[in-house]
Amino acid sequence: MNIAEAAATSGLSEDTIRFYEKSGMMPRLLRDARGWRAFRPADVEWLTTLRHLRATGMPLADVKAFAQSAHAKDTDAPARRSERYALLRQHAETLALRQAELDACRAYLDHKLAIYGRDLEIT
Amino acid sequence: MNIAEAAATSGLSEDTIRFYEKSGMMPRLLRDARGWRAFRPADVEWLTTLRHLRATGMPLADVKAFAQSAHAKDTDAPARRSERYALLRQHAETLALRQAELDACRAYLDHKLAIYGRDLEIT
DNA sequence: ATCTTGACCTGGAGTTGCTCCAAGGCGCTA
DNA sequence: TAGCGCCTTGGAGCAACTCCAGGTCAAGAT
Repeated sequence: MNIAEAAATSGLSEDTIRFYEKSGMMPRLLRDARGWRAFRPADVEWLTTLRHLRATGMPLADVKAFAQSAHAKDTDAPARRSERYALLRQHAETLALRQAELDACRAYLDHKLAIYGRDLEIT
Repeated sequence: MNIAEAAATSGLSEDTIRFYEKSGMMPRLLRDARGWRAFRPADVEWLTTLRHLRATGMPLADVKAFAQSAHAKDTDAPARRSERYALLRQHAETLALRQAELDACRAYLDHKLAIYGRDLEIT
């Protein structure tokens, strides 16, 4: 699978994929005879995971740590697993806070909108 | 009210407030005899609105447009009001999409977490 | 056989929205 | 009159992309 398909499937842009690889978040990515990136299904799944982590605001540094743990030789060792589990759990907590904040801001904006809507109707 | 108090009350940092003023999003801000910014209650309220708009991801360019409409001489003209209403409504729609996306990503992460949690328990 | 097309490559510059810092001014207290 | 604390401005630095110029290479068209 080439980078265009990988981008379409994972939902990331080609540039972002190149950037992630450069930053060490796409380990063991193969190249074909021409030097083009060759994406296997597992690579595309991994990209999708990266997209979800980023979309929910995990900083690149943490994503990188997660990637390196998932890609280490002893990736299945309990220590590695619980390392990743801890990263995900902490992120889930941060995300919950973020969502609560968003809800509060949306309530504020909805309130403002209601006022504008009312005034415009009268006018 | 000085910038430190304005920052504490609005929830923005002093640097961000200076940046917003420099960018034209804090019109009619007074200075005292020493040249220090003098924030009136309405200014701090405005800063809070800015914070909510930014916290929910409205691009600075749109916030700027909103600010300039809210600060125009004919700010109360129906055209101005509906201009701001349109900006807010469009933003609310974008925000709803964003929140739906966040929910989907969180579901994905929760699923991953559940798998990790299960495996770690067994091990 | 050569030319064009098109997908990919790399390295580097540009963008957004802050965030931090250096250098300096002003008024108050000791 | 020196130090302290708060303020000023201008500019550099940062995260996370995003865009672009210039180049390669295989395949199809002429």
